[in-house]
Amino acid sequence: MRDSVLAMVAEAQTSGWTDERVEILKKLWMDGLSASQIAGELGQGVTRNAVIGKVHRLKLSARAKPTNSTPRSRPAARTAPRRVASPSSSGSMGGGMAGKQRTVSSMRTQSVGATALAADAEYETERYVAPAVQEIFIPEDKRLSLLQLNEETCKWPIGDPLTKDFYFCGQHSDEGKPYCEFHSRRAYHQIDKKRR
DNA sequence: CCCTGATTCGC
DNA sequence: GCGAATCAGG
Repeated sequence: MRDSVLAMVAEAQTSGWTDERVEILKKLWMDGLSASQIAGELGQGVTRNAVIGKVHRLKLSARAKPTNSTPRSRPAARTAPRRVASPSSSGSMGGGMAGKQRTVSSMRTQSVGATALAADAEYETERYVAPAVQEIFIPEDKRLSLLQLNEETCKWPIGDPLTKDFYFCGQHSDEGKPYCEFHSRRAYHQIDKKRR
C-alpha cells in the first residue's frame, strides 16, 4: 500500500496541469503570447499543442474579442481518419504523403529565445513600406515581361508596374511554385512585424 | 519554407 | 483530461 502512495506522489507532476501552471498559462495567453512561446516558458515537457489543447479545454480562445462576433469558419464535422490504432499491415504507404517527423527541439529553440515581447499597448498605423525587394539583381537578359511568364518562371514582380522598369524575376521556379527559391521565402515567412 | 491557432480523436 | 496529428490560414 505504501508503494502505491509513493507512486502517486512521484508521478503527480508528470504531465498534470497544476493550478499554478494553469494560472501561468492563462496569464500568458491573455497577455498575447503565442502558444509556442507559452510552451517554451512552461517547460521542456510542454509542447505548443499541449498549450493550445489546454487553452481550448479551459474555454479560453478568445483573447482579443471586444465586441466582435466572428463565428469562425466551421468546417463542420469532418470525419477523416487521421490515425489508426491498428496498423493491420498495410503495405502501401500511399505515395502522396511525405513522411516527415518534426523535431520538437526546433520549435523549442526559437521559442525560448523570444520571450517577453507582448508589449503592444500602442497602435501604430501601418504604413506601406517601400518594397525593398531588389536585393537581387536580375540581368536584363533574364528579365521577363508578363507575357513571357510560364509555369517555370518566377513571377515575382520587380519595379513599378507603371514604369517600363517593371519586369518579373523570371528565374527558374520549382514545379508548382510561383516564385523562385529566393523570392519564395520573401512571399511569406516572418515579415518583420516589429519596428520602431 | 516558416509560422499561427483550431480541431479531432486515440489514449 | 490530455496532447499528437492534422488541418487551415498568413
